[in-house]
Amino acid sequence: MPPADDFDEAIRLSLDSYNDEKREREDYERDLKRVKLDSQQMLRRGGAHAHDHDSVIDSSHDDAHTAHNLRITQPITFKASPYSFHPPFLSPPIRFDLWTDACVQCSSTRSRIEITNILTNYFRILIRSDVDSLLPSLWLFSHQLGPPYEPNELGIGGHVLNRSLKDVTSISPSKLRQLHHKLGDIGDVAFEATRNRISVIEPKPLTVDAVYSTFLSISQQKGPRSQETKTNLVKKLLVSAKGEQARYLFRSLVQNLRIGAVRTTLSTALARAFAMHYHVSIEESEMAEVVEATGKRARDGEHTRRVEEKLTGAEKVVRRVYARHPNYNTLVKALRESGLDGLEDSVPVSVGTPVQPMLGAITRSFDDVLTRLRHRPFTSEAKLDGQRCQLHARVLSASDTLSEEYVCKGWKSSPFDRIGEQCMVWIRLFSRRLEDMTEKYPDICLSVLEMFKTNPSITSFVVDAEIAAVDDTGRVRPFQELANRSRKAVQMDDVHVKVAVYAFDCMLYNGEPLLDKSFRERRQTLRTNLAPFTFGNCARWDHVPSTDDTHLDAITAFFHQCMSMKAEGIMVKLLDYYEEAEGDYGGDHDADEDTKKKSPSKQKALPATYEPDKRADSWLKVKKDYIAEIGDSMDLVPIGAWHGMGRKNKFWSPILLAVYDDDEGAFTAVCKCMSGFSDAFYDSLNRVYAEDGPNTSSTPFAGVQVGDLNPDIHFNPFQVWECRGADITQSPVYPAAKGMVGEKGLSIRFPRFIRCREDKHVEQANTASDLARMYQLQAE
DNA sequence: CAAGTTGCCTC
DNA sequence: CTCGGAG
DNA sequence: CTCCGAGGAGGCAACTTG
Repeated sequence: MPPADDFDEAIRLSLDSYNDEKREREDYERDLKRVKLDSQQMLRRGGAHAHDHDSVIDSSHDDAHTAHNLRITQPITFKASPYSFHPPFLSPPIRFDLWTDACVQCSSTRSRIEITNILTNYFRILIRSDVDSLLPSLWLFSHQLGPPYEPNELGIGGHVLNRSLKDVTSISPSKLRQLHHKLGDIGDVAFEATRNRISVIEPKPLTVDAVYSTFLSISQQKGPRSQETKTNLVKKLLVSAKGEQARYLFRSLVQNLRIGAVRTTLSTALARAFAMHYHVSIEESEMAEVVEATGKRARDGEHTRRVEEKLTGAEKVVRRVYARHPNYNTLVKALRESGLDGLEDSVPVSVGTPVQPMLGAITRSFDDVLTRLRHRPFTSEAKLDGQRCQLHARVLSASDTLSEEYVCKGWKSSPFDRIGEQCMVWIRLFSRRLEDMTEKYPDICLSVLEMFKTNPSITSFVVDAEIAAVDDTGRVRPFQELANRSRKAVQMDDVHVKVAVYAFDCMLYNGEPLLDKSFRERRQTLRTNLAPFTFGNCARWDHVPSTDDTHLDAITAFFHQCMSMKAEGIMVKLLDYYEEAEGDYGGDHDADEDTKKKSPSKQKALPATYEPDKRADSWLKVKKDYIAEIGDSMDLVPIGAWHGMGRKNKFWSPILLAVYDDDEGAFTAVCKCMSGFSDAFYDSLNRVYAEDGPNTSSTPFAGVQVGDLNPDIHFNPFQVWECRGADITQSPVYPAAKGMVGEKGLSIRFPRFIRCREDKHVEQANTASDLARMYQLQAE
């Protein structure tokens, strides 16, 4: 029991907040009623739909109706180059319409430079006026509410958004569906449905921070009736947002802003904004020298050049730091406190924060591999078909003082004795997109614990690995089996799909970051300190199979060996930093004759360091299905399609494809395809399969079996398309070859269009039995 | 309480 | 994961 | 060469609905 006056104070406070909430709710309900009334009147006048769709996208800016209502400040043009833009001071809190303006302006151009400028200048205004709104803005731009390894999903989609639109604007669901088809973007629907809303009393303008907070609140709703609560929160926002604000609010809610800027551009803009803020000033004395040497006229150009140089430098630093520690919370905090100086040290690679994984560049032939890495020492590793995993582990001793929060987020072992001291091991596993998947793999956590127990010299590590499903004899199983694992709160007893860890890189060992070491050194650290082992119920710890032989026959032999162990292909990795001297052809390769002619004597210097988030040329990905001679293609028949969304909203996309079932003379759906088509081909499809032409229908053509799929339009099956895929999968939805291999149908992984086979008739397409045979073949 | 739907994540 | 478009 | 955004199959988890 608290003392009396504290108690009174507590009562008073809770009453206050109760009254606040009540008032807020009443405000909201009044606004909602008014808005509904407005939109009903508008509908009666036919206002919302009088505009044809071509005018919808582009009219936003010059349309007098949209701009004035929720805006008090004059529109600001952000796109000027940072050195000619002077950020105005706006009184905090920064309003949502400013954020929306930035989105609108980004969407109005395709120039990457302009988009970067717009975001840079937007950030500069915030740094100057309301730096607390910087992080919320960043999160909204980045389609996230926080770092990816923390749980903060919105958990809403088209359903909640459509219901909110229906409730707030009173437009019928069928009308909304129609708009959605026509516009191909839920945000554009929200724009259309709210653009002409006229309110007698303006609702209070939204602030960036309020929108972000509401998003957070949406993400935290859980349990029964949570969808309803979420809908109400969205409605509350929608009442105060119309036109462009509603458009970007909704796009934000489906995490698809389409402003031509995501991660890289955001980091760049952030860097440039802070660089401008902190040290844009080029010393006058510096410039005086320029004037003396080259005259007054050259001064401005030179000044600009020097500023640009500083900005580019800042960009590099921030992008590098972000790739190694991808968390805007930490990054922005450091930038606010000490700017760009010492950023690398204040935001370091750390155990517990995943680094962006390094990626491999696609390579389409072995010759290509040799051309790029010729004469350089490299290794080839099996590219197993599993799941990428970044393991973070460190020992916690009694003397460690760690925040409760930090420890709770990882897997914590029970105490054990080590060099006469009680300690525990703390572990976290991250996926390729940096999601926390520690709970999915308790068996791997046990393996890691075992390593710490048996090797007392280990104190911490960060390791890159592939997790694959394995059978009892240790052979790798297909990806589909790995996918059957449960994901949440898995106990050791619940593990039904055995896995093994195939480590291939080590980014940190015993507190020392190794990213800037060569791959050979990193691999050595991995091999000598974290050796393969099998123990009890632990997942087997292994190193990925590899060969260092760089001869063409050795690589191809290794590739085929990898194929036989069901790998997707190989990863070829440079081992050491290597700078080729001018004209140095070095040793000799068997298969070099062609490539030698093509490539000049000078080759680009390549680093063998760990380059987070870069599709660096020092890692080359070679997969079976990239190589035309090895991968197999199929001839399929287009039987239907959907209305494309976004950029493809004037095209048919995706397109439903079928195999020919020779037994029944039928076409059965096997997969959808949306990749590999050029815009020109899409255009031709609009003619061949015109909506009201002879080759389309709203019901399936005779002999076409679509299963439970429901395409917007059905095609007359008369064409044959060559398509490629990585492999065949068992399918719970597609009817193709159903019953020929187990209960399920079959489908195709990573389907893409290659070309139209004008020379083939539909009877010559691949058949259901072809498909079944191919499936058997790949499963041995 | 079981079945169906959708979100979000892997590749 | 795939691909094409565009700067 | 780099960045973006169209969207593919599939499977678990969590919610709503019957």
